[in-house]
Amino acid sequence: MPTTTAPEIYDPYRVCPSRQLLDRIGDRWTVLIIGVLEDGPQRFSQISRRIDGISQKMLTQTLRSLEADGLVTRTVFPEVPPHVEYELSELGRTLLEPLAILRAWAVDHMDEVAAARTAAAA
Amino acid sequence: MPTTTAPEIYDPYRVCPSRQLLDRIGDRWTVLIIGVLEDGPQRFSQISRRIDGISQKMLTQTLRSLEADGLVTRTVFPEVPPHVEYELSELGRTLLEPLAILRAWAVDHMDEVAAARTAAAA
DNA sequence: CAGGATCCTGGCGGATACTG
DNA sequence: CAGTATCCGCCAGGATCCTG
Repeated sequence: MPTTTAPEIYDPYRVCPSRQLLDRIGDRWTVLIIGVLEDGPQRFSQISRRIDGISQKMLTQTLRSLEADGLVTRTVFPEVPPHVEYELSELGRTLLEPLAILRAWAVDHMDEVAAARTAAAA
Repeated sequence: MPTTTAPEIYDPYRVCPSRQLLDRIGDRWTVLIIGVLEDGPQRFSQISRRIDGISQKMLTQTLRSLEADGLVTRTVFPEVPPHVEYELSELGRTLLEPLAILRAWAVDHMDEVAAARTAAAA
């Protein structure tokens, strides 16, 4: 292909890293888990109990992803019965403020969204 | 039920409005579309051409949702052939900054995430 | 207690064809 | 041009059972 310089094409998978971030935080559980871990290190079962409706599978899976992304650290205490703690990494904590800002937007504007929604339904 | 005061249970569907927001922006297309509309009003086919890989179905569906949420306005010009323009509403524009902050986080930190990921893969 | 392994289903989203 | 309608594959994610 010659340099047709097609200017502003946004491929969702090649577009900026933000797509990957949105994939991360867009799923149902990531942000909830980060929210729980904001209170400090937590054990698997603690997190599980504090997030209503999450399955072990999803908790495990999401924690593994968060760990792989370097956002959460996993510490195993060599005890029996097993004792594992999850904690926000330094990198993970840098994400707290952007999320707080997003949450603030939601709190500030979701009533307008709700109003628009019911108006649209009419 | 007596007041057992179960303290910190996060139900993803009843938890703060942020869950709804995350559902919105978590899908594949919403943020891309908002990004395109950031440049001003656009026609259906313009948006379509600027977002690689989106189907008419998803473009229509996402635009309808954005419209129902009051984030985007839809203007039909009574012409033939049809001419429809989509534009960010005032409410929609208030979302730009939070998204920009998120994008900034991604740009600043996604290389660390990528590094953590490849390290985890090893 | 922390999770691995399996099975199974809903619905997200793509492809295609048709219309005002 | 800007959609609607329909069919369908795929896999995220829940339920369940099992183990170190």
